[in-house]
Amino acid sequence: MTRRLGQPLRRCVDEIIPRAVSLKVSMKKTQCWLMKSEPDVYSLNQLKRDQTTWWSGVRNYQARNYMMKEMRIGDQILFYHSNAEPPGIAGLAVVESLAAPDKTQFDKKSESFDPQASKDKPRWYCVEVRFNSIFKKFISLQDLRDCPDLKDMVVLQKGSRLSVQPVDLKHFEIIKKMGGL
DNA sequence: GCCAACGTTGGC
DNA sequence: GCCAACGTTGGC
Repeated sequence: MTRRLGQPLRRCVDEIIPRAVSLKVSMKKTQCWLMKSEPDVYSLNQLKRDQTTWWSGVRNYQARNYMMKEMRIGDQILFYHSNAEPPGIAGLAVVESLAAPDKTQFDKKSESFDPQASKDKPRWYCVEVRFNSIFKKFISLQDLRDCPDLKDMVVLQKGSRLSVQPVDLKHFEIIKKMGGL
């Protein structure tokens, strides 16, 4: 079999190399994240009903970049209830799909509409997440603070308000245990 | 509802 | 590129 040179080869290389890179990333040890949602807006129970949802509405570049550039399918997620009484981690979810343009940025009726974004040049991306489980015991922010092993978590740092943030695997395992899983 | 800590915007 | 003003987040 002969392979024609030129475009097809280039296309072949362009397709295979990123895939290989992405595969390499996905074969690294599991990545973990904490994602905040206000339960009045979208709770873990709602995700349990929906099973999957696109994490739309994030309008912060650092949070977007984690979703867009680092999250891989199968990454674990701590589902955090913010602006709640009490605030804390309600359970687990998993990354279902790699980031895609956040549709709400194009929707004039959405609160997350962004007049500076266009379909040619989307500004905001989000991943799709899948429900995994609800903790047997809700882990409040105070519970997290009370655990010295968790003191380095981003969510516990002063002034931290990043709504999508990385979590160390060891912290993830501790919290999973605390939650009764 | 308060407000500290951030992030973004825009004039210069 | 600085930085003041403004808007937002989110615990309390």
